[in-house]
Amino acid sequence: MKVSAETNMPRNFDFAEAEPRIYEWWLKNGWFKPEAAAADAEPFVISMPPPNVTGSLHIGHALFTALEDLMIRYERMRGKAVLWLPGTDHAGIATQLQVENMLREEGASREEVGYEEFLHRTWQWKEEYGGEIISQLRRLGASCDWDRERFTLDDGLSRAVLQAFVTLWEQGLIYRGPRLVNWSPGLQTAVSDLEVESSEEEVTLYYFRYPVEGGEYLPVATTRPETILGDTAVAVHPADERYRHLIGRRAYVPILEREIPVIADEHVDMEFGTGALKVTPGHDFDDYELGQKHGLTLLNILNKDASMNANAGKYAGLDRYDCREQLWADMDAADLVIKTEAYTTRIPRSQRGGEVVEPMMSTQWYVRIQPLADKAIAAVREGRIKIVPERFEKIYFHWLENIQDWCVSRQLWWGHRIPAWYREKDGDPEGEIYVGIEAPTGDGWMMERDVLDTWFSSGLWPFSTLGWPQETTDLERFYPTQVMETGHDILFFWVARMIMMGLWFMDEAPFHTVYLHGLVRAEGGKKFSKTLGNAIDPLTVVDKLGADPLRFTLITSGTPGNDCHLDETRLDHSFRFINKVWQMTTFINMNLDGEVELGLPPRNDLDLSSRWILSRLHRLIANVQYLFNIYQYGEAGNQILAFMWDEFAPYYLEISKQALYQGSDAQKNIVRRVLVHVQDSCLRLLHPFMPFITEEAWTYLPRAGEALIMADWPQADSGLIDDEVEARMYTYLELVREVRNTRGEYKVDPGRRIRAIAYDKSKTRNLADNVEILRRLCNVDELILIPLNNAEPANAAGIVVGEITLYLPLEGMLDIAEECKRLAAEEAKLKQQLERSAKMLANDNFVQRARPDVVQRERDRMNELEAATAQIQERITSLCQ
RNA sequence: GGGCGAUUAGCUCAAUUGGCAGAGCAUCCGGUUUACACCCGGAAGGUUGUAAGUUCGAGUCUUACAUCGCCCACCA
Repeated sequence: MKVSAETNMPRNFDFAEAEPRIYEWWLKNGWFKPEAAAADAEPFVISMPPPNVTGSLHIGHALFTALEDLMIRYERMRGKAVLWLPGTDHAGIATQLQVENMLREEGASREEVGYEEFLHRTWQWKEEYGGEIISQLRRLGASCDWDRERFTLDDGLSRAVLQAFVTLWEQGLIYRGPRLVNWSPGLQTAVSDLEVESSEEEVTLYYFRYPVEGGEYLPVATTRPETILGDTAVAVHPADERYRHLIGRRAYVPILEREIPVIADEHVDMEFGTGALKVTPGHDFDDYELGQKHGLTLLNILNKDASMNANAGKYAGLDRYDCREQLWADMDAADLVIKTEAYTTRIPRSQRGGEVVEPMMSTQWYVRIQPLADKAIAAVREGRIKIVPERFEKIYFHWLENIQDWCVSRQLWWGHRIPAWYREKDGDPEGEIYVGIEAPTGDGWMMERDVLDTWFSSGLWPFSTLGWPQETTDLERFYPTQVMETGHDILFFWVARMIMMGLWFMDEAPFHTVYLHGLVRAEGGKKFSKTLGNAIDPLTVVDKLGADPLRFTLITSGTPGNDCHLDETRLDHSFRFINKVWQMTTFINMNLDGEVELGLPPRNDLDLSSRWILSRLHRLIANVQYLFNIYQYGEAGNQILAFMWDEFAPYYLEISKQALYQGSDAQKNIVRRVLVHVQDSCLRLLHPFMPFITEEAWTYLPRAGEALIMADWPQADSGLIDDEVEARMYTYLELVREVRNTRGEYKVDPGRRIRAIAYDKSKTRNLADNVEILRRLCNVDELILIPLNNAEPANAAGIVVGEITLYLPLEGMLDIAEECKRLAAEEAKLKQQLERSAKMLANDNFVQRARPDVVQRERDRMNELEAATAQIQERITSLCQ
């Protein structure tokens, strides 16, 4: 088929103009939708990790967009029915905090505006900022099916959440009850274990004396003196000689004088602190266990805002930290204080607010998680789900095997309200509980005010977004999805939950592969943060350089699972690569001159350099395919770049000028077809990395399809891969490098054309047929082949590569002494390499045990080195002695 | 206390089943060669954290150690 390309290609790629235009064009043609593929095409589905609705795009979003869009575009080009389903997450706590902050700035508060108005304001906020992140994703080129966009709080997904909750309830997997939870006093809600982050901090360890019946004292240490007020026992080790006599006696809570027992338990570490432990079951997870074991009273001394309650006696109403100070002063006055010392321990803080959380009794809703976890463990264990990189499987197992029941209720306003109703019974206002999708009939029912943990709804994401619990055609066709691509930081929060929920409700794993990327960090491994001012804003980069360089840099900067340190100089480099791709296309485009036959010319018509570039290209395609199969996208991108920039552009494009400018029509034709084939293949390979430039450049090549986004992914043709051709070409290129070097050393004007005289010892390799390589690459205008090496010219610099010797006559410029020095250096270099090869080949173990192809390669290398050494020695003999 | 990752050129990072350690940036030298100065040609730069081991051969596999980072865990 003969095709012509667009002409008048612009000198530069105007990304600011082109990117939005191309994006709209793709969108308008429906190419982002799975329906664009053949009706019977195999589906490929990725559920986008829904960004927080209030968030603005940061570099992490850009990374997942780049990676997922790469996978999506690759599979689309492979002809699959591709669905990348986008959406946003209502992000309970995060969003509520933002809106509360906004209200605070207005001088109002959540309580003041009231429940209804607060939700109204939050929805407004969502409408205003929720769209922003979506449009920012579009700027990056995300080829999502926007018609299927979802939001975790929209009607369909809310329905899915209710259904899931009610089903779990009916299966007896949800219970409600008082438990010690991590309480966030500022947010006034329970948070799950995962939402608590602890880090080492400098605190004070307070030593004091616990009065014991009989006038004795038990020394005790604590980091939280205010919890003394909630003590319901003091514990010592049963074998502790120091305190054994006190076991069973009464102790008196300092200041409050409340009576509590002295108990014995092996849990107490005799070595630590004083060897005696105060027990506060109401505000410490360890002590809670201990309290259960010993039947201790459980006393709550805190209000929901972490001020002291009535159980704190005269301290009631004080903030927890004020109380700590006050109580300690009072104890000091009562002569109960021993000492204080600096101490480092882990302080639990809320992941969101950063405030210190308090273990506190509270009635919450829980999911009995073990049955779900068992299925999730089995799915990975049996290989139905693979995690990339594999090492995260171990982390995944460890977490699931030690999992605690999931506290799913949050005392927030923004979220899915738990579908439970209470009615008074026997004086208990919550004596009767009803759980169901619809409100119960009858009078006196009050709906639960708590909402569900955000991750409860995100756990359903892979199927709720496809219509579940309704049996939609989308659900039928697109569940399970294929790859879940997300950050390793939410492996537990999200990935594990999706796996559990998917297996539980759909009876099938939600995806077969989990690809985990690392965190993007600033130079020096520092975390990006606005306060440090070192954040790279993806939108600023897009404004300045376009989306393509950002995407290419993010993908080629890291390896799966590892954090990557983003280096801004790489962004510039990617930008320049994009220009390079454009310029290469420009060159080909301007040399087309009308119609071009698509497809490669017959192999017999191809000269060495053409065979070489095709061999290199198809080797590249095979490598890229291999790397894609093992999710090594970064390496694939780098190899494509290296091929184009270091092989195709500097060598083949240059050599092709000989045919294009001076060749016959037939020669021009052949070269054009090769150029078009190689560049076309490269643009296809690059499209998933840099969709905009490649799509635009592609229109300037002769092509069969309408759009690159829908074009076929290249297939490696092993028939074109030719080791012999590559080796020959490599020799010539080595010669080129040596000629350039020598010219440089003798300060020959780079533009000056020179003659060369060659002696080619090998009969099969014909340098003369490939003189255009030397002509174009190192300005050797005329090549004279001599039949015997002893016909060497005087006043010439000698260059030896393998079996070829090349003389550059440098009339008048040659300094014999210099030349001899140069030759001696060359000889030394060769000798060193030769010794290495000889040593290896002299080793019988190597020859016998190494892979045959490795041995053969070494033999070939040694033969070349020997030939070269012989020739250079001849040259030294004749010139220098 | 357990587990994981990292350690490679001055800096940021690669290196596909073990087979001559590579890029970008920075440095040095030379270039307005009709696609590209957003470029081209050349150079320099390394005992792959340390010490052993396995192997014909180790950046890659094993063990120990060091430094940094992360995750998990109930020492007040």
